[in-house]
This record gives sequence, C-alpha cells and structure tokens, in this order.
Amino acid sequence: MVPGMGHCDIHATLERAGLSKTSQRVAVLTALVHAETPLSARDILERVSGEGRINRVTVYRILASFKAGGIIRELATDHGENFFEMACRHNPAHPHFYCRSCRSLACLPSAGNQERWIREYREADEAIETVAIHFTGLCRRCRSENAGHPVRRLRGPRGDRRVSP
Amino acid sequence: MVPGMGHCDIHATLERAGLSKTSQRVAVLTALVHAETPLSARDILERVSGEGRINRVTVYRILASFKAGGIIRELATDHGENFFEMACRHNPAHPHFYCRSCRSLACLPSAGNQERWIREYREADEAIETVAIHFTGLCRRCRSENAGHPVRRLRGPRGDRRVSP
DNA sequence: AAACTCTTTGCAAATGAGTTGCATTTATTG
DNA sequence: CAATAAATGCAACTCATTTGCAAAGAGTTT
Ligand SMILES: [Mn+2]
Ligand SMILES: [Mn+2]
Ligand SMILES: [Zn+2]
Ligand SMILES: [Zn+2]
Repeated sequence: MVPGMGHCDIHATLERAGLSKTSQRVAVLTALVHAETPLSARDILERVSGEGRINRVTVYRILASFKAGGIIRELATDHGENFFEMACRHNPAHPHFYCRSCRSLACLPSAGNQERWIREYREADEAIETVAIHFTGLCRRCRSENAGHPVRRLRGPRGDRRVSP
Repeated sequence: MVPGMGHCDIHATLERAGLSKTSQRVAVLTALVHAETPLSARDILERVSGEGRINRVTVYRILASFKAGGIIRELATDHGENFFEMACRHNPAHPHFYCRSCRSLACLPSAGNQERWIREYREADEAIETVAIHFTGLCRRCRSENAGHPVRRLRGPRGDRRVSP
C-alpha cells in the first residue's frame, strides 16, 4: 500500500469525479483516506456519525458513486459484509486477508508476479473487469486469544446469546 | 476440473466424513456431484425439492457439515449469495468467474503457476486456511444479449419493478 | 422388535447488509 | 437571491443465512 496519501486530496478527488462536494461525501472520503485498513459501510457510518448527521443509506449511495467513479474499490467477503478502500492508496492491486473470527480485513503485500498473472487471465477472457484475491483464516490476534473465543455473530434470531454448550 | 466423478462416491464420501446417511444428505450430495457449475444453496434446494421433502434450513446445515468435513468448498460472491462445489472434482483449486449481471458462477482453468504462488503466500502467514481467486465481469451470454438487459434484482422494497427510467 | 439415546430435521422467527420510493433539503448556477 | 437538478433522510422492504426448539430419524442396545 502507498504510505502517504499524497495525491488523494479530498476536494480534488471529488472534482475529478464530477461529484458535488456535500458534507457527507467529504466525511466519507475523509474516513476512507485516513483508514489504516479497508472499511465496511458500518465502519464508515460509525466514524462519520460523530461530526454532523449522515444516514446509513446515504453512506451506501455515496460508496456506490465513489466506486462508479473509480475512487474506491469494493472488497467482498464471505458473510456478506463488504469493505472499501481508496484506489489511490492501496496500489498496486493486492490480495487481502479476512479473519473468519473477528471478521476484519487486512491488506497483504502484492506478490511480484501477481500483476502479470492477472493480466494473462484478463487476456484470456475480455469480459473480466475486476480481480480479487482473497485469503481466509484466523488473524494473529484471534489466534493468540483464548481458543474458545466466540465468533462475532451477524445473523440469527434475537434472544439470549448462547454462552457455552 | 476433473471430468469424471470417479472417486466421488456418495455413500463412501459420507462414511469417510463420519456423517450418517440421511435422505437429505444423499440428495444434496447427489446434486453437487452432478452439477456442471458450482451451486448456490437456492440452486440446491430447487434441484432437491423434487424428490422427497427437504427444508431450506436443512440445506444450509448440511452444506455447513460438508464444508467442515472438507467434502465441499464454499465460494463467496459479491451480492452475498455463496456457491458450493465438490472438492473431489474441481481439482486443483482454481479461480472462478462471477457474472455481475446474471449472477452465475463459472470455473476457470487453473493457471499453471497458481499453486506455487498460493503456496508462497501460505508460507508467509501460517494463519491462512483458504485462498480464493475471483474474477468479475459480464459473461458471454449477458454480453451478447441486449445491452439494456435488466440485472437480476435480489434486494429492495416490494412494488412495481422499474421498467425504464 | 421394542426401547433408548444421540442426531438430524422442520418450522417459525430473526438478523443484518444492502435497496428502493418518495418527500425534503442542498449545492450549484445564473 | 431565486431556480433547479442532484443529494439526503426516512421508512419500508428484500433476501441469504442463522438460531431455538420441538418432532422425527438413525444407529444401538436390550
Ligand atoms: Mn488493500
Ligand atoms: Mn470450480
Ligand atoms: Zn481476527
Ligand atoms: Zn451473465
């Protein structure tokens, strides 16, 4: 990932993409530019809810427009929660690691040959638009913590959470 | 992908995994073994609903146990609908192509160096358990069909579908 | 074969990410 | 500053997937 955020200027980016500079768009973009790791829509909503009002739906719509404008990249995960990262930083394209326990997403270093390898596939079928390389497992933190450490629960009925079988 | 289904014997597979041979498990496994492409939980439910009764939830639970037993592999997509494929066929691990329009998933040929490449990453971080390579775009059929061809809609409010803006 | 015990189902209800229509508020322009 | 197209808030909705619990089954033991 690119260390500084040099050419990732908020206002310039919005202008270049032909998007009006609303407070919400600036807030979302700022959160993404300062993020250490890719963020989920929920992450963004949390980080932005502090300053000014913003609706959940608006976040999704803004993310859609950023993606359409090539400003950000969307990263899918199992479990249906997707993440987003600035395209200007996070270059070149690289694999990501998803922790199946805490459901966090981290960037991995780009393999040297990955670019070429991806290009070969692209040539084989012109229809290819995006490529994603996704590793899954347990992150360091989840590995070191107590083995029986409960997995974050996203779906299911309300009611008392099961504590131990 | 392995052409025949040779060693993918239904009963032997269940036995090897220590799973009792219920009619539902046999049905789901049969659907997966005969599938030409990876199947979603919904696909499986449809193909199995004909013979005998089976519940949607049961399909999910069976798929979870098959996955835990290493019998099948789960393939995530954007849009939250996941697919499943037999691990015995579909070897070695290979990339998949997901059509963002009709939301179908297809297997791609395994790149020669992919295996080695994956191994390198695995060595870099022991926590890695699975690797997925995911291409997105428009499949041949969706490309040839009328450009304005409507995208399959999964979420959203009830009511008249928008016909044209 | 009947009784018993451990699994697996079916059903109903829920969850949560992401969508959409529509009324209201803004950003931008003249 | 008024006019207008675009962006946002809100409420309602979809849908893949998950969970608790009670009923049905499978494999085993009398
Ligand atoms: Mn990244
Ligand atoms: Mn495959
Ligand atoms: Zn973790
Ligand atoms: Zn298609």
